[in-house]
Amino acid sequence: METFTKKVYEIVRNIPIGKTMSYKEVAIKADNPKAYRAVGNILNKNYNEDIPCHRVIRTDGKTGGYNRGSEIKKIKLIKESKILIKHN
DNA sequence: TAGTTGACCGGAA
DNA sequence: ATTCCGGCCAACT
Repeated sequence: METFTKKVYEIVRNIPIGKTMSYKEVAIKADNPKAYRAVGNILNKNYNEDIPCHRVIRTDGKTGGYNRGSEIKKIKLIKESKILIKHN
């Protein structure tokens, strides 16, 4: 709980395995529901190994960008999780 | 300091 | 269903 960016890192880092969160969801958890734009930008410029950005997907259920298009098979795992979000 | 950018979202055509 | 447009925020130049 320091800055919006800091929260985003913590939240994304706290995403459990086998689950995913949309950029907007993360923004909401960061107390800035309207900053979903910034969330994507922050993760993009500050991609840390400790942060599973691949678990963060678009609200539409798409993987988004992750590694600029290098999604890898992890989408397979996400594929299942993204359904949960829609159900949720 | 101000302007541009981007891994976005929602609504409208 | 797909495509286009406007709007919001933080970081970058």
